[in-house]
Amino acid sequence: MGRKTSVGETELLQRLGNVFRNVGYEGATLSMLAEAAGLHKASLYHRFPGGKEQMAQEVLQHTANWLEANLLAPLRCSHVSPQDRIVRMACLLDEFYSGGEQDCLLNALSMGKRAVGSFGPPIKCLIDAWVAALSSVLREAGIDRPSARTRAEQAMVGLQGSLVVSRGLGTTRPFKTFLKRLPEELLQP
Amino acid sequence: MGRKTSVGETELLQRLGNVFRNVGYEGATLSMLAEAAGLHKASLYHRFPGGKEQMAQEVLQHTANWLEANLLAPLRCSHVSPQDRIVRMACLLDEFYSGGEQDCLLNALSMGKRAVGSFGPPIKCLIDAWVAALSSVLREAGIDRPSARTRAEQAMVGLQGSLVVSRGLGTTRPFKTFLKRLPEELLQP
DNA sequence: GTCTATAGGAAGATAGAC
DNA sequence: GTCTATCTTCCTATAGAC
Repeated sequence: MGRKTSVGETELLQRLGNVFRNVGYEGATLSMLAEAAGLHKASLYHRFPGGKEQMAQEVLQHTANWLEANLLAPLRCSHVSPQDRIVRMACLLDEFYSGGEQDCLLNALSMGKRAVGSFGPPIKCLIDAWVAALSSVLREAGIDRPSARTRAEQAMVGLQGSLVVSRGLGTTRPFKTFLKRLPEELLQP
Repeated sequence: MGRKTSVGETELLQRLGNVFRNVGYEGATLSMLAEAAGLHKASLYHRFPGGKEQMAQEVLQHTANWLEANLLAPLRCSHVSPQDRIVRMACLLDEFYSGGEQDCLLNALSMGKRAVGSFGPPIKCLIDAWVAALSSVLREAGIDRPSARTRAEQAMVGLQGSLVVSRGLGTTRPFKTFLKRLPEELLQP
């Protein structure tokens, strides 16, 4: 079957990312990745000479870029109230994780043999950036520095945990509950 | 190299479980499992004719049994105050997850192709049992039924999330923070 | 840049001696 | 019950035509 319709860089990385998110790094085979990309294996190697590891690295980088542009930058938008920015973030998270049905790439890629060496640094970098941006908003809202940092980290904990429990229970309710409570948990006096 | 020293049932399942916890189901190879078990591959197949999937299933069942006996049963021990039982649970969790350095089997096995069909039901069962037991203690402490259930579920969220974030950041601090705050979060008025 | 075809190796699983 | 040796299948990766 021909798959001549070449696909854009962004779309390609998103499709590969979905595979890694759903089955993890080791669980993702080149056949699955090629299928998802709408390309054949050899074509993937043309774009990613480094093979599966390079694919995961670029997916991770692309996700970090998306996060910075679509989540973190709006979080710093100072002409909107901190409250509104946080509510806005919750909406974007809901969309990004498909209402809790999609797993998190960070969780998926932080397990396995190459997790620590290859994916560890970019993953840590991404979490740190997120926590820093969120913490900054909370300080704008009048929360002291240590509390802001702790709460931002707890938001990451709630996000990751609610996704894990949602998958484990087979319902998105934990994720939905987390999102609903997020603003008040962060901004409580 | 000879590995004649046969190992007990419990010890064997614990060793296999550690492999699955650290690298997930797809990431765990029979070579790794055999190495961890102190046996050769063919010997593992003698004990587990169903192969890797049966190993994971039995590890899951064994973990559920351990959880029931060592965490859930003490949680129901009515001659100890609810507060003390929850503090006790936090101590046991700290030990079970090696202070946050060990990942959770549930998270590890709930990702991948066979996750939903094979491991999904026992995983859901295990989480449900945990939430039910914890919820029950909270009701004893005077918390109404809906709140008790929600808080118990949030404890699971915090547990899973703090383990994910701890691994992602390369520090056990999120897990430690979670354990420290667990009792007051659960028992707040 | 994408394809067909295939090399090379590792993974899961089995046979049969001891 | 454990071992050595082997089978088959699948996966990663490459070669080369178009």
